[in-house]
Amino acid sequence: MSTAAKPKRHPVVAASSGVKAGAKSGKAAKPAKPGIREQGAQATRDGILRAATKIFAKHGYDGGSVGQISTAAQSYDRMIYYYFGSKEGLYIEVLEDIYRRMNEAESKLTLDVAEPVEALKAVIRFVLNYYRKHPEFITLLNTENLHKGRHIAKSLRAKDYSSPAIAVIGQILISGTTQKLFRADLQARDVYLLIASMGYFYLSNRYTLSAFLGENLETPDALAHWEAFVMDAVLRTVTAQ
Amino acid sequence: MSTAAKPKRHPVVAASSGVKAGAKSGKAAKPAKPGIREQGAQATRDGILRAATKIFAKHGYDGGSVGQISTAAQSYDRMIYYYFGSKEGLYIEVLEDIYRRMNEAESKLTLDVAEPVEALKAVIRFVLNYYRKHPEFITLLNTENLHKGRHIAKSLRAKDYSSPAIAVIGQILISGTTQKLFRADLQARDVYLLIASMGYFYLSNRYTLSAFLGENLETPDALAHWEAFVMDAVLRTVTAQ
Amino acid sequence: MSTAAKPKRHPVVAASSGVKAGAKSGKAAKPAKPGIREQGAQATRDGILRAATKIFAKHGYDGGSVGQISTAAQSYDRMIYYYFGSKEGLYIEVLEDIYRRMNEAESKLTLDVAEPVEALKAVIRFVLNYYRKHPEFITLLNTENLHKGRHIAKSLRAKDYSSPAIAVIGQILISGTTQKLFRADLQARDVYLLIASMGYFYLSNRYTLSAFLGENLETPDALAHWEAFVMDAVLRTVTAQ
Amino acid sequence: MSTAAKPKRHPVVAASSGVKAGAKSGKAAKPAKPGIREQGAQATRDGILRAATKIFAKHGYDGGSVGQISTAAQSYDRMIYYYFGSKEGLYIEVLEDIYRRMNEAESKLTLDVAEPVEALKAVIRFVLNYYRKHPEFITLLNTENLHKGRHIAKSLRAKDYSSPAIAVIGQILISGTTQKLFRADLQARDVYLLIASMGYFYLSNRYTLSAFLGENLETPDALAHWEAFVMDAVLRTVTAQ
DNA sequence: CATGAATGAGCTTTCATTCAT
DNA sequence: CATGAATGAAAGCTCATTCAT
Repeated sequence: MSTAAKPKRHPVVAASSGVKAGAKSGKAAKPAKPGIREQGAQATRDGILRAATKIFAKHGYDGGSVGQISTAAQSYDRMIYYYFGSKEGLYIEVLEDIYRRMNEAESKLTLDVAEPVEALKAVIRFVLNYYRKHPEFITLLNTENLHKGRHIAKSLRAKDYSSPAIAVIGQILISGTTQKLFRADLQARDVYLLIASMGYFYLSNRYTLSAFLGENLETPDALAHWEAFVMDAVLRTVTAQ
Repeated sequence: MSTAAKPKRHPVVAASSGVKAGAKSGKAAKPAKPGIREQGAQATRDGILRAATKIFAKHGYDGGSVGQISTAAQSYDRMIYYYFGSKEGLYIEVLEDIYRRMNEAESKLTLDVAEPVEALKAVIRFVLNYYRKHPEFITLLNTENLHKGRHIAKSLRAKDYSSPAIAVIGQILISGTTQKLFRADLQARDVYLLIASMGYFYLSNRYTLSAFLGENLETPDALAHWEAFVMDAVLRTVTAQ
Repeated sequence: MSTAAKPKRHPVVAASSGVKAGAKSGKAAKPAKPGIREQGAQATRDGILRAATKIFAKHGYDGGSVGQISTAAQSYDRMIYYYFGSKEGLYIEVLEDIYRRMNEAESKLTLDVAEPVEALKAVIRFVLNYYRKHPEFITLLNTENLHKGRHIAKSLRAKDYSSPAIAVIGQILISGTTQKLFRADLQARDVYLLIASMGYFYLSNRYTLSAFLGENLETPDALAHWEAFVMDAVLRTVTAQ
Repeated sequence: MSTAAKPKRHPVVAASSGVKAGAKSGKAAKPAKPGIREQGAQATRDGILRAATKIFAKHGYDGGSVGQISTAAQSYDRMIYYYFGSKEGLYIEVLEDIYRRMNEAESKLTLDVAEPVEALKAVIRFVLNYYRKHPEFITLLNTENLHKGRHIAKSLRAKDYSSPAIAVIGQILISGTTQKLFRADLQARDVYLLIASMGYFYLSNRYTLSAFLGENLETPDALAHWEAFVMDAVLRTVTAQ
């Protein structure tokens, strides 16, 4: 960011500063003053939350500043304290939000449990796709784990988000076992973690892995190959015999 | 905690660093003036690098400050710039250092390729164990991925660290295939990523997972269960039929 | 000493600055907390600008620190960034300010063009006097020239200050020429530069000249002698024959 | 300079730092180690003095750092203290040096006093030319005047430099007066100051003047025009009648 | 509700200088 | 003679946060 991220300037008093106020900043200057937008409170709050998700996902908790967020939200630092109490409070809400959104997405996942293999593949596809489409989910979770889950522990709402995905996998496993397709000695949780591991790690660590392996992991081919391998590994793990 | 649990560190650069390690326990506010020239340059440099590894692993790149590091190293901010040029330069050396150390550890792994199943199990045990014993490895890599590998890309030396583990897995796969135990259509890289995924994700995300799943993933039982599951999944994936 | 001799400053931007000026005498280490909101924003801004003019004039751009300025203004470093964006932004406004003030002073100069010799003498007296009364004007301009006009080039407002003095000299020259007193082949710009040269150089370099010539150039006698010589030289230059 | 002016790095200890030592510095790295140059002491001293002249002239006393100078001199900070005692001591020697060099140049000026008009023109040409060829003379003198001659006052040698130019002008004036060409009531000092004023001011303030007047003062035409005007003004000032 | 102003601690980095060989 | 290492103060600037309307 260097000097580009100038703090908001309030040239109200200035009078003499005129055109070249910042002397070297050429920032946005808030096209639409937030106070003028009639939507009011909820819109401001949502805008801040959205901006915060983006900034925290990009720079981490310490790397993202209140000023950056309020600028990105075209609002004011003060509003963050008004609505969220503190930087930490805002961050906690961001975490709750991404959990809630993932839960919602998982809830919408409908599949035919009677076809356990296809259903499992669908789950795998969903998980990998969700991580790919929501990189902020990954970086925010990494950031939270860097802090040893300190913030999520402070959230009262977080406990409400019991993964629907695990329940779904549980149903699939039962169906598969009943049909003698799957092993009977498996926990849905473990299968879920296997899928999540392979999806998450590959994407989360793609930058260091790319440097380490000397190949680009984000090409369509590479992604397709990995998805196939995940399906292969998961199915071989759950299949009977 | 990260590195706090096991301060045993490999004195990679110079044997002299052992001396400073002993003098370092009890991290008050610079009790003994470092100017007394305990060990000279190498000790100072090593001490800073060690402290930086700890601080960056604990607080991330942005969360860890130069002041924290120099204090932990019982040295001065100025020395960081003297030896490493900048905070970023120091961070890059920290990254190089953990890569080099992992490479070294992998190099020391000796196993009997003639027994591919046992050898693979040994690799899995090694990887999981390494991640468990070196939590700083995980958090530093996560931090670096948050920054999209920007720093490791600046390192010229990082390219030298091609994982010996992948080569070892390749030998194991060949041996297993020859013995008709393993499938022939597997890439060592994928098997390595499968193992790394399961080991890394479980530990890296243990705090959010614990909140999410409502159970402690770090108990000896939980860890043993997971290790068994990893072995099961990997072996089922590689085994023929 | 520069500005120390005559703290009388024009409260250009707002009349309110007079208040702060009184409160400013006795520059201890922030005796009265500025947070008590003496006068609000304009006073804070003005105070900083005034302090900056003083400090930059005394120590140059590099020699003057943000901390010195904020202390002298009985404010905080942070406020400088709040109102001026950066040290450089503040410096640019200081430059604009001294230019504007000189322009204003020149504008107020009223003289009888019908008496060109007397009018020219009045201009000379004014210029020499202005430099003598505003040593900060000289040191700030020298500092800016040391930086090759880098800062004034960034100011959009600086272009507005076209010297009224040159226009006045132009009128005097026309009047004098019409009366056959002055030569016809002169440019107002050159005459202006001649006057400015002699006034500026003598004062700007008075310290090294004093050491060099071995005499004090600032005694009333010396100053009077020099003013007479300037008048003599200018008039002999412009006079016909 | 920003981050480009990296402090000297001593990767002696490093061992691990290898190629990308500075991580983002691409500096010169001292082609020829100064210690290896057999010239030894005097050469080192001279190199530092020359580099210091350049750096102080460019950035002023506060703006120029010991590190910049030692780097430019391809030497070490420590050497500055070895040879000059302190930054200030070095600066004083720089001042003495430029005075001495100007004195030397003036001494070499030979002219035919019997032709006072031509001789005076030659002096003017010399002075203007000297300022134009030695911009460091101007900025260093300005810097010293900003500091109120504090440093030159500490110099014991500065007193030795009595301007030969003034003596020469004195002779010219006598010659001219004897020939009834020049006025008899003039001091050589004043004529010298007139010439110096016009030469010095024009060049010293060329950046702010250019912005102020809206024209480039450094074109050959502009310089020639000014030189002609200076000659005109000086000659009209000294000429009898 | 919104916002301008203020606050002090902290950040990374550079400074001139000295120590000890 | 030369130089690597150390040193602490201070630099410019940003931080999260609170005050007062």
